[in-house]
Amino acid sequence: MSRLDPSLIRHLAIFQSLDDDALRAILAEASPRRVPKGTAMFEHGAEAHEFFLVLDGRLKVVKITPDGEQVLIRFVIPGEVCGMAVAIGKNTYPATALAATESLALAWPSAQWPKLCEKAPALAANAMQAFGQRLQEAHSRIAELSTEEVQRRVAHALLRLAGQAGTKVENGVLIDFPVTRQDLAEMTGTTLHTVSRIMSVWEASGLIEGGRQRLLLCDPHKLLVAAEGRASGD
Amino acid sequence: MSRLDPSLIRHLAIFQSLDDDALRAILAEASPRRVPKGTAMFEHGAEAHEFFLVLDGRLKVVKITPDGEQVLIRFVIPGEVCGMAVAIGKNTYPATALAATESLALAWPSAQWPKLCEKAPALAANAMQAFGQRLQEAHSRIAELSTEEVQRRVAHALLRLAGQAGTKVENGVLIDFPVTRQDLAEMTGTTLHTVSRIMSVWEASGLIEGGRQRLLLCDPHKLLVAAEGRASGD
DNA sequence: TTCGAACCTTGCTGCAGCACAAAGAGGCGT
DNA sequence: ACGCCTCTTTGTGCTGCAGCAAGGTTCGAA
Repeated sequence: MSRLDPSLIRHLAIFQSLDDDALRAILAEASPRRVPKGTAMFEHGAEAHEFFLVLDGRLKVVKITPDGEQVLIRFVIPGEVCGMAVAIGKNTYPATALAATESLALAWPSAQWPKLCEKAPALAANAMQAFGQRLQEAHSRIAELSTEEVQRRVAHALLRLAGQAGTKVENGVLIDFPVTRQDLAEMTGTTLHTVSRIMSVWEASGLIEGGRQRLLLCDPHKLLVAAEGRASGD
Repeated sequence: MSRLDPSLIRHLAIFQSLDDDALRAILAEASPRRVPKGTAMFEHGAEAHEFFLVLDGRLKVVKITPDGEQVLIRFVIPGEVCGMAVAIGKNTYPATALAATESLALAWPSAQWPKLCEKAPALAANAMQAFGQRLQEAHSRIAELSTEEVQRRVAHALLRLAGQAGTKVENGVLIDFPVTRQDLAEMTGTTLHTVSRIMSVWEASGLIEGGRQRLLLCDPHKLLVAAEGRASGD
């Protein structure tokens, strides 16, 4: 059995205030998991036998509506947990997690969650904070979907992505994993066509760059302003 | 100082698995709070000195967008906690809570939260479940806002309200606190006008009843079906 | 190198739902 | 009991966005 080192996870938000003993105990129950690009780590409705911590890569969490439409809930970045159905008292996963790029994660049996929390109460508190943040974010999205126009929503989605998962490079912020127009459409409640149109305009005005599977926001602030003050560059 | 009795709160979800000693300790720190109709229990952005448990009445949680529009996040019903900024690591309230009807609540100093959790670990677990549920619900709303038409969203909002806060009466489910068209509009991301129009049609078809400040869903199932299969009765 | 599969772009058309406007109805305070 | 005020109803044009359709581009596999 592979020994994993506490230093691997000590700095992560969810494990703040835990001592090395606790970390070791936690790691002892974990099994590493490789998720090839495009495959699911867990699926909507399946029994939630495990919960996960992403170490590397990007996961796309999608929910499928009763009429078959997909909605992109969020991207999971390294250091975040997901699939925590057990923590919220469910025994099936409420959504599907797909690897946007090849990803690496740790998996724990769901049954371990209460035990780990008992051993390390700070874990519960940290998890609650994480949930709280997600809840805030969800509420923000609800507010956006309710009141804002499409292009502003797309701008916000891009900025949020950049903030969470972007890398700062010399000429802007880079999102260097595959985010398709379809993904953006699913995040903002619109269609791929409309997203494409909007982004073409922005690309023409030099606000963003690169089309294919990576994306460069040249000037995040300007992007937001452009979105506020209507479509094109005026 | 008023002695509050554990039986008052023992049955509530958030206090499940707590013994009477714990409940008494918790109650010892609580102060009752009356909130007259229309006034705020706490406000967006204010310092979160307290968190609350609603005992009676209904609270409306609203978020105000940067451009001044209101979005109705949820109604709080008796037995639910709110204003738990402290639990998610914030020191200001992320939204405003208004009394939809005269309400009664218990208030605790925010600083008590970690202490109470320490004394009664189940409290943390229960709170997390509550957060999880809200998160699920928020995601459902995001999915609805993203993919469904207005009337279906309104129907869903009504059904959700009925499920959470309705009373079953002989001829349907009654929502007996003031829910204005404006509220529904703010819940579904549309305008008061559109809601009014939609509900007029439903009222004409006998699916709902009562306009003013209470609402009777005559046949919840039919309502949903009607919303699925397009506007009018066909 | 060629083929195929995703993925992206873009013009056109129609319609759902928003803005604006103005009047009607029930509740509450005095 | 009266009148004010808030909530609601309903009509009419306009517009942002989705749906459709057709063509282009990039990447990966054979």
